[in-house]
Amino acid sequence: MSQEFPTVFIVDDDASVLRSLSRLARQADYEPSTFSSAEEFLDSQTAPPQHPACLVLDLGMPGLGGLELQRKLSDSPMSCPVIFISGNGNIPSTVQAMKQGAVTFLSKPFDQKDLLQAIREALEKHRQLLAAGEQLHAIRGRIEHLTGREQEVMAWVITGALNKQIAAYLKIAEKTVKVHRARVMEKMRAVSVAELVRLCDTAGFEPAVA
Amino acid sequence: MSQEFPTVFIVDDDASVLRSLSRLARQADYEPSTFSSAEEFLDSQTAPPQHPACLVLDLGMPGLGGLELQRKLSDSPMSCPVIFISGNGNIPSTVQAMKQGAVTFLSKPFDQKDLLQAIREALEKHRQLLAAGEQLHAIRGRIEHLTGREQEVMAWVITGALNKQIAAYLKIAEKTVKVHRARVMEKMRAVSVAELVRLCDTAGFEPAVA
DNA sequence: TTCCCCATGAGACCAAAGTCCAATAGCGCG
DNA sequence: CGCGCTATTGGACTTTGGTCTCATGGGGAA
Repeated sequence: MSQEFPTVFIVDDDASVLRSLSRLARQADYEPSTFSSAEEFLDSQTAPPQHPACLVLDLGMPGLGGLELQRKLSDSPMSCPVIFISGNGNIPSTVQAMKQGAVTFLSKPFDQKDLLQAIREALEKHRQLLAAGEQLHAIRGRIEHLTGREQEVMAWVITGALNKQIAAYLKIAEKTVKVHRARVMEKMRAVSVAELVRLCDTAGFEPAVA
Repeated sequence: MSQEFPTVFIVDDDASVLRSLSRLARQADYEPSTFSSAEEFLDSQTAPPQHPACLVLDLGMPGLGGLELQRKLSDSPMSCPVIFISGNGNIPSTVQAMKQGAVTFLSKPFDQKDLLQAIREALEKHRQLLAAGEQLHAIRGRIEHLTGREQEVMAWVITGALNKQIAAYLKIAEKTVKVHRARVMEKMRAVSVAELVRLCDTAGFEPAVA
C-alpha cells in the first residue's frame, strides 16, 4: 500500500497556481495532492502521513491563513514539513513562519528550481522525522506493554538504583524486584542496563517520581 | 569579574543607530557594546562570551555583511544569539538569517518594544546555551583526565559489554578491566552505569570502534 | 466458576561486579 | 638513576544481579 512517489500537498486558493504547481510536482516524480483552502486540507488529514510528504502552503488565503494552518499542524507531532509561498509576503510573516519550523519561504514569482530544491529538502527532513518517529513508536509500544509495576521498577533501574534500594522504595522484597526487572529487560528487548537507559531516554520515559 | 548586566553587542555601520540602540539598551539595564563593522566586532571577540549576551546585527553593511558574520559566528560553538535589524531587508535574506539560527529579524523602523522583547528572548536562549555548555565542558574535562586505556574501557562499558567481553576485545585479563572500570567510575564521578551512559551521551562521547 | 494475568515471594545456585591488598614492568622526567 | 604514572595481573572475599523452579492470592474475563 505504500506509494511509489512522495506526496506533495499543495494548498492555495488560486486554482491556476494549484494546476501549475501540480504539474511541476508530477514532472519531478512527486504525487501532487491539491487543496484550495486550509480547511479543506485539514479535513482530509485524518492521520499524519506515513510516507514521505511535504506541504507547499500559500501564506494569504481567505479563511484560515497559512500561518494558522502551520501552527495547527505543528501541534500534532510528525506532521509534514511546510514550504511557504506567498504573493504578498512580508518580513514579520516570514519570521513567524520560520520560527514555526518552515523549511523555507518563497515569494511569488519564484524560480521553479528553488521550489524543487525546497521540496527535496523538506522530503529529506520528513524521512528523518518518520524514521525517528517509527523508532519512537516501537519503543513506546514496548513500554506500554509493561505492567504498571514493571514501569515503576524500570523507572528506578534507569536511575541506577540497586535492587535492594528499589525494593525499599516500593516496599517489596528484593526478590520481587528481580522478577519485575527480568520481565522489563525481556519486554524492552534490552540486553544491558546501558541499552535500557538509551531506550528510555530516546522515548522520553521519565520516572514519575513518587 | 562577572558583569552585572548582560551584554548587548550592537553592530551597525550607522553611528546614529549605534547611539540610539546603545541608549535603549542601557535604559533596559543592559551593557551595550557597539561596533561599526563586522570586522571590528570579530576582532574584538577573542573568545565566546562567558556571561549572557546577544548580538544586534545590521544586515547590510559595507565589507563583511550581517549574514556572513552570523555564519562565521555559528561555526564556533556557544556564540551568542543574533537579532537582525535591517533597513532594506528582503525575504530571502530573512529566510537565510532564520535558517542560520537568528532569534528574529526586524525591519527598520521597528518598535522598541519588539527589539527589547527579542533581546530578552535571545538572552534567555544564551543563558541556556551557557548552562549546557558549562555542563558539557565539565564532563569533557573529566573524560580528558581518563587515560587512553580507561577511555577504551569506558567506551565498551557504555555499550553494555560485560567485563569478560571487554577483556576479550582488549586482549587483557578481566581483572585488569575491573581496575580500569573502577577508575573510570571514580574519575567520571558516576555511581552507576546508568549515570555513566548519560554522561557520555550528553558529552557526545562515542566509542571509536576498533 | 474457572482460567489467566499480575504481583508477590522463597530456595537454590551461578555469574558478574566491586573491594581489599599486593606485585611486576615499561616509560618519561628530573 | 630513582620517582611517579600507567598498565598489567593475581588472590581472596563480598555484594549484586540473574536464572530456575515453585507457590500463593487477587482480580478480571470468558
